[in-house]
Amino acid sequence: MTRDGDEECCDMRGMLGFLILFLLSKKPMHGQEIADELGKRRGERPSPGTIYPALKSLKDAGFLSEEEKIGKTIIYNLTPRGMKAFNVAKRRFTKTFLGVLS
Amino acid sequence: MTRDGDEECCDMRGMLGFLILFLLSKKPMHGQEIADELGKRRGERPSPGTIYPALKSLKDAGFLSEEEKIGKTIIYNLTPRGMKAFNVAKRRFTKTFLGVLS
DNA sequence: TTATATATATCGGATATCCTATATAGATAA
DNA sequence: TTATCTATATAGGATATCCGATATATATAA
Repeated sequence: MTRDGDEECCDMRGMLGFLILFLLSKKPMHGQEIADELGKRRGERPSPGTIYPALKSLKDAGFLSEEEKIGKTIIYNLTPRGMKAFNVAKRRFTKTFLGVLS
Repeated sequence: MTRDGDEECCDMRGMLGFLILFLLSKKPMHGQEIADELGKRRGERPSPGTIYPALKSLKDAGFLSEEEKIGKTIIYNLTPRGMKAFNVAKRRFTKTFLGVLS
C-alpha cells in the first residue's frame, strides 16, 4: 500500500556485499548482528537465507575470516585482503555517488 | 587482469535507476549524455542496451518526461513524481550508507 | 547521392541477487 | 530430559539487472 508520495524506486540491490564489508571494517560482528544493523539502515532486515550465503561468498573470496566462535555464533572479521577490496570499492562508490549526499 | 590489490568486489548493480534520477535531478540530459556521465563516475559506460531500457522503465513509471526532441536526440527531465521518488530514495540511500563516505 | 557517425530502440538471454522453506546445532529454561 | 530460542547453513527457485546483437532513424561529411 503506497501513498502518492511514496513511489517505490531503486531497490538498491547489489550493495549487500559492499555493506557487509563496510560494517565489518568498523568492527567484527556476527551474522545476526550484521542483519540487525542492515535492518536499521535500510528499513528491511535481510533474512538468514540472504545474509549467510552472502557471508559465505565473501569468505570464499578471502575477504572475511572467522575471528571467534562461541557456540554457534561466528564473529567475522575483515582479512587484509578484504580491507583492500573494501577500500577499492569505497573509492569507486565515492566517485560514483559524488554529490548525491547534498 | 587484476593485480593483487585490485580484488573485485561489489559490482553495485541495482543502482542504475537511482543514478539516472540523480543525474536528471541536476539537469535535463539525453541518453548518451547520461551514459557518458555514468562512464566517468563508475569507470564503466553502460551500453545502449542498458541505458535505453532503463530510461523506458523510468518513463513508464511516470518518473521521466521527454522535455525536448531534436532529431533523434531526446532530452529527459524529471517529472514532479520522479522528483518525489528520487527524494524518497535519496533519504534511504543516505541512511543506508551513513558513514561510508569518509 | 553515398557513406559514416550518432542516438535511440528492443529482443533474448546470461547472470546476479535475493528470498522462502527447511534443516541443524548449541545454549538455555522448564 | 524436553522444550524453546538463537545462530547458522543451504538448496531451489523467483526475480531483477544488465549486456550483446541487432535494427532504425536522423544528421553530417565526402
